[in-house]
Amino acid sequence: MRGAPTILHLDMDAFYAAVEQAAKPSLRGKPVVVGGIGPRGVVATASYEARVFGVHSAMATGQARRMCPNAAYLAPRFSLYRQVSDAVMELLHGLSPLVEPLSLDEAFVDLEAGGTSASTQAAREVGERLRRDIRAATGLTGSVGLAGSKMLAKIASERAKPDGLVVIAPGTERELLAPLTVRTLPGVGPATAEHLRRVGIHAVGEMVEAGEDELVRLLGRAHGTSLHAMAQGLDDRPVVAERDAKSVSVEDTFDVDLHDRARVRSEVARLADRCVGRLRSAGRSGRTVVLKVRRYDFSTLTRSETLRGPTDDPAVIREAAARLIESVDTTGGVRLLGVGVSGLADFTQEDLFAQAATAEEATAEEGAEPVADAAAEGSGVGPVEEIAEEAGRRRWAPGHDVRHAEFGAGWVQGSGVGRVTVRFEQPWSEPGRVRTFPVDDPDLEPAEPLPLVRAEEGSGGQSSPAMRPKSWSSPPEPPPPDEASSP
DNA sequence: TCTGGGGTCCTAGGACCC
DNA sequence: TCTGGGGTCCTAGGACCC
Repeated sequence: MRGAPTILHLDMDAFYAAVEQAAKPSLRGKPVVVGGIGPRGVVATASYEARVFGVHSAMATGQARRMCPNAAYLAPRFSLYRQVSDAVMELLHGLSPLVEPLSLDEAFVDLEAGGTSASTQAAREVGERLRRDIRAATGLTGSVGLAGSKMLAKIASERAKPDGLVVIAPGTERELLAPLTVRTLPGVGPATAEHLRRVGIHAVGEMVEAGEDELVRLLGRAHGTSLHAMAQGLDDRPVVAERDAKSVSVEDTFDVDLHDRARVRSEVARLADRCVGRLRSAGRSGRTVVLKVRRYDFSTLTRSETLRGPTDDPAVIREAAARLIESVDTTGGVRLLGVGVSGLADFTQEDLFAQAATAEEATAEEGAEPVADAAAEGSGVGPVEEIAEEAGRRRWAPGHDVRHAEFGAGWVQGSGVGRVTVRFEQPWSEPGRVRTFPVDDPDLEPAEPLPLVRAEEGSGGQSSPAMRPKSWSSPPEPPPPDEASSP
């Protein structure tokens, strides 16, 4: 705990939906829902206008549609959100070297480590300036919490929402927490809350009264002790920058349950390749392969296998996943399949072999070659082809940007029965008009997202450089070769 | 039209070792 | 002729978070 509120928590307001509204003038002030738009999708973010109808994140999209049929339902565009997020994170790094991102739209900042003086006044000024800078650079609003610990900074930003700033003065934590529901504390989810409810504990203050021993008995050692401390406002967790990922995984929920065993096997192979693609692009390798299966009845199980050493070889990981699926009964149908890798390292077993072989080569010439061949075999092209194919299927996903030879930049409002409906507008334009085209109209093609804040012409406009990545700084005509354009 | 996708951390049992 | 005690690794599952 600190004597001054120098831990800052930033939480962008309805982030994905707000980015879409910034990009699409016709959606401003209207209900917008971003999330899975398929039959089994869930809501990732609802704009405040949609929340009025009871729509919230993690709700089934189907249910959201019933509650709010007039909202715009958009598939998420993570690469765009990441670009906006990068611009925001850059502003945070301007405040302190100690920035801990929690997701694309949330982060802790240790202001003390950045040299802000340890006073409420100084912290408040930094927070308000940050909010202005975020708005100038991105056009979006974020809420800021300031307190002497992570937990309270986060509670403060929650209370500040939307578009506000709240300071919790050190010393007031206990009284502030006591009347709040136990769900306020980080780490108390539905299951823990139910455990506590059954013994008559509803408020944070009642957790303190129950005592540490009782909480440990109820919730286990680690959880019990940490929650007993949190309930009193005691939280010494430091802000930690840059943590290396400990696992990488990919999963797919199918629109319709899979029954065909051969199809299950081929999907597992696809997922293994996609997982390796992610692993490799992170420059990592892993030792434990994990297969996840969710059955028709939503029961979920995992099977794992630990290899002798870390690998990023698609064939090795595909084969491990294939062995694992053979031990799972899938009669009745499969709703979801996933493949993950943990036990990550920055090198592979093959590297070690190669290293050993090279060392050996230096003294004797035999031995190195077969190992080198085996390593080269791993560099298959499978994942790349699949990514391109996937992009092709989603060419006219709702919400995605397009360009028409005659009408210019717009976005897909909807598609179906051989037609695609496009609204022609840009982030800085008036709300635009809608036109409909055949899905195979040669004049229409997918396009890169436009910047939310227009770079000013001439006089060296001052929008953040992070908001103008290479693909935006000049007219985006030639798409980068690795992006999907028409086949 | 019930329930995504990507993570983290903890627990508990069995194997194995000293 | 009734049992030890840890420590570590692996596996499986569960809770939680955004």
